[in-house]
Amino acid sequence: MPAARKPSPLPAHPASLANVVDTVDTSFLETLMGYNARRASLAIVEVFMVRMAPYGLRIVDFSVLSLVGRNPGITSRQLCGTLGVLPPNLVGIVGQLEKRQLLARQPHPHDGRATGLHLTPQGQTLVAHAEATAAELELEATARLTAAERRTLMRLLQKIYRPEPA
Amino acid sequence: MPAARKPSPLPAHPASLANVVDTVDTSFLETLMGYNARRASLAIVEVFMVRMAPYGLRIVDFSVLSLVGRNPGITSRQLCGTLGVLPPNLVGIVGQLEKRQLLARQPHPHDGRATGLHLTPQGQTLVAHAEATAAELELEATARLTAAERRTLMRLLQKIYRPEPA
DNA sequence: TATTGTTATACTCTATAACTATA
DNA sequence: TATAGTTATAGAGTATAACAATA
Repeated sequence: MPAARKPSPLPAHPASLANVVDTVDTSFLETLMGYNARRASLAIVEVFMVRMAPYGLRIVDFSVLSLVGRNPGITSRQLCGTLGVLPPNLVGIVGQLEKRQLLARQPHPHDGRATGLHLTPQGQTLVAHAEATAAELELEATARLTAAERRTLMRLLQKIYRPEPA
Repeated sequence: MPAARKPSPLPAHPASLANVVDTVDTSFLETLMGYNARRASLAIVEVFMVRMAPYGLRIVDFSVLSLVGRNPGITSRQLCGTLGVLPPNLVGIVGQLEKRQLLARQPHPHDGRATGLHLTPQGQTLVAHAEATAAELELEATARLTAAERRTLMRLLQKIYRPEPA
């Protein structure tokens, strides 16, 4: 059966009657973009968590390491702004990764308040493998999509969350 | 600038150098479907929460009321299965909605262990307004999409999270 | 005066164990 | 024995307030 476009009509049964539900009708919720986006997001996130577990990385850990790898010297504030994590909550995340010797802090060249973050050699190795796994996992989690559909989906999703392009 | 398809190459700078990041490069994360789906989902959810606040409904409350409205007599277990909420966590949700007299419990006709849930007249009125608001909000949150793009996006998202159709 | 990084803490959400009543 | 609903509780994630050091 293809995706229902229209929700079922509201049931005519009075609320006082004792009804039994055979199969749950979710057709209305399925007309909502938020419902579909959330369900799809959770489905991918689930696969992501499983595949990152062997590296001992949660999604936020992966995101931090990947961003530090591609932005050597990035500050905690910049990470917070990019990932939507509040500063007090990033402290522990960075602290753990530092304790695992995956990243290191270095004094910021121009700003004595800030600290620049860099990957250690171990961090570089780990993030390279983790990013390769993430790229593989992409295809796995969207296995029912063609390459063209994948590109289309990516573009439409970005149209939702990205600010109006200049 | 259009959506970047390819991530930037890894920086050549050694990790021991003190670098400064001007603008954060997120191009790799943006190649990941999970990242895009999560960002888009959060963007919509944010609007959803704001627009549901006047009704005193969180997203899960809205989902429960909408499902009960379209599935009179639905049980807690069925709600849990549909929404991915664990039974102990649904107790408080249903309890609050019952206390607000938006829904009522009735004995299940065939199963003495179960309880059928029904909307009260107040619940029916509230959910009708909330669903109308949700439908409006859909267009608001996806304002940069055409109607055709919205249908395409919906279909592709469902292709990700829905089990293989029979 | 504003900002970076931090501590302490509170609140919400999610998860687990165990109980009761019924099937 | 298994299931529906419930209680109590633990854990993760997310939020606010306040502080020291630096701009």
